[in-house]
Amino acid sequence: MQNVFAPHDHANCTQSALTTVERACAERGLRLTPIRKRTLEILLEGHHALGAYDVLQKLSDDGLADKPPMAYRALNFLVEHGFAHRVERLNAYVACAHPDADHTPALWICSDCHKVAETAQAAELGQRLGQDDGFSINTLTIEAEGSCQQCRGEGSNE
Amino acid sequence: MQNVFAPHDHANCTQSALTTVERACAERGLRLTPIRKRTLEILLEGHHALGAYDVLQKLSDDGLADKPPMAYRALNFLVEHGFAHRVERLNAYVACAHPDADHTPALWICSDCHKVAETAQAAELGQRLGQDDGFSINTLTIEAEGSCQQCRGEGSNE
DNA sequence: TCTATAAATGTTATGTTATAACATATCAAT
DNA sequence: ATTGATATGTTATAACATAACATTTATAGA
Repeated sequence: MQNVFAPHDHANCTQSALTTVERACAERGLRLTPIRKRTLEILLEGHHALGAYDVLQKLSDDGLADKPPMAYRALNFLVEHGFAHRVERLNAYVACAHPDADHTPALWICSDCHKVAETAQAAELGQRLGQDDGFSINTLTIEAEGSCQQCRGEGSNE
Repeated sequence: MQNVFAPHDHANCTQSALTTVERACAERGLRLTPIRKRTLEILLEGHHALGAYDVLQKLSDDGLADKPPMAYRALNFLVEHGFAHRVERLNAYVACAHPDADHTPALWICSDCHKVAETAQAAELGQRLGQDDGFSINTLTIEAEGSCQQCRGEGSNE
């Protein structure tokens, strides 16, 4: 787990994710248009999951988009290419913590600080679970809600 | 996996689930009211996930309920007590395949026949995933979307 | 049996999340 | 420049979910 719950240099964390995504887009011929890039930046502002309408509000503040489909398209683009994840339990979206790797993430939702972390080792595990029964997995969702170490240790963590 | 994808005696499957739930309610002092019981029966009709409004339509056909909160309350009751599961990826609900055991299910959603199966061995696995990082799990969601053996073998499976 | 109180249901209204469908604009390759 | 693909702009509505409050029903204790 890149421990997003713990204190860290978030400016660096944001910048490196952004750079990685920019490079990935260049390599794969994807267009990181202003709406898409800003949407990613918005998600990167914190390690919190944001609803599509939260994102839309911010895009609207910036004069970039003001109707639901615009936000959903940008979010879907990011999710499709692994630059963000959809949190099914929250109907919300979170920036990917390591957008360079092809991965099936497990998401860790702290119900105290509301940050969302991710781990990457989930895929093989799903395969193991399903293979006995001949189920062929296309996509796997693993999401845990609970409390992070920081929130249990301290009073809270934001 | 109680393999709900494979052909099976569904009348028996339904009846035994219903009986188990009735007994569990009696034991735990829960009231399986007409709306709740009918909601469970509706979910048990097939191994498909139904949206709250699908359930509501059927309850309405039976003259039992005709407004969204009624369906949601019945579904929430069933989910709370482990008699049904919410499928987060589908915003839908499925009857529990073995409502007697306390379990964290993994759900298997076949995108061909749309049936949803479940396995029960998911909890420990989540604990293992999280423990390295000190994350304390309250609830765990594991859902796989893919294709079941039956659908891959035959043309389709319903 | 009455009654209080808790649980469940009934009802209105609205909030929240998401997409279909179609028009227009921009990009990128020839 | 033309064209075809991609992205954005726009309207309208579909789909999912709950807050808040009124009424009814069940149940346990006096």
